[in-house]
Amino acid sequence: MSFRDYEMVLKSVADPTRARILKLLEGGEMCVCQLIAVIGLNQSTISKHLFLLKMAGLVKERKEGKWVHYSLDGSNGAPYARKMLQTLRGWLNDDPVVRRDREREALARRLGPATICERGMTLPRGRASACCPAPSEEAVGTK
Amino acid sequence: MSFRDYEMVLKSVADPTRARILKLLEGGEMCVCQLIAVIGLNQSTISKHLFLLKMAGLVKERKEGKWVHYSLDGSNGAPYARKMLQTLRGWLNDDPVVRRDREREALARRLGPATICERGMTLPRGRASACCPAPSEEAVGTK
DNA sequence: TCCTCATATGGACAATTGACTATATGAGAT
DNA sequence: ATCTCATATAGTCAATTGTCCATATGAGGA
Repeated sequence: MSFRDYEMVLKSVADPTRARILKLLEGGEMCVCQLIAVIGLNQSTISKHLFLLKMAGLVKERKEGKWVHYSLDGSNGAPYARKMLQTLRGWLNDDPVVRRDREREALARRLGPATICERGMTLPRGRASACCPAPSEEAVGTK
Repeated sequence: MSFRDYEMVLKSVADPTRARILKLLEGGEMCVCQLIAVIGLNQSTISKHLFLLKMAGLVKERKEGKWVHYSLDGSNGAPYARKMLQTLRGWLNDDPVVRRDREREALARRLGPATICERGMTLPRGRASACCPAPSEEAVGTK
């Protein structure tokens, strides 16, 4: 619990993609496929980021059937992680990227893992906001 | 004041060398030559780290004669920096590297910039602890 | 058992980073 | 004005990092 842990935690949170993942998980646990759909990066990329976050004690996983759900950890054994998660909650909330992610997060949560996986881990095109005229099918390369 | 600043601040503090510099500055402002002497890395390396720390709003400089003194900043305009400096104060205090730096810091402060620069920005060899039989001259490559 | 599919892991590659050497800058002293 | 010396900047290079493509793993359902 010193420089090694410090570096792992801080380098983990310092990366923008990993910070986005953490901000998403503030809303509660998410399946890997949901994270992929929201962030829009390659599956293996997300998987590797999750691995690093787990190593740093920032997230934990829960396996359920063929899905793996990740959530924020920050258990007592990892003081740096704990503190950074707490701090991060108050940060970046008005950042445009985080806001956009939040909209897509809401959509991803509504759809659930099953639907998202059927869609090849993408989200429907339309606006994530407001009500719900069942978004029409228009897959898109979010690359 | 969003992802850009966030990334600058967090990547700055995440680097071990820069963290060491910040921990040293917790003891009060230091001249660049003192930092070089304590850390033991190349002059230009330290200079660049200080530049990054300054950009992130973590440190500020004060020029006095031919020396430049750096100190912790964390002014109000830089909330991320401010918070991280505050947090860092409680961290790493029992890390062996930081402890060793602290001993050398004490020595560097006692000697002062003038003496250290005369010595080519190195510290005398001996133990940094205890009293003071005027350390005998034994320059050494701390590389 | 075998197939499917969600996730993890291995490998490659470009971009970033941190260290060093060499040189530029700019304030004090001569 | 010139010289000195503390610090900053430019340039180079190896190491690390983030991404992708390809493949392995391993649980559920057939």
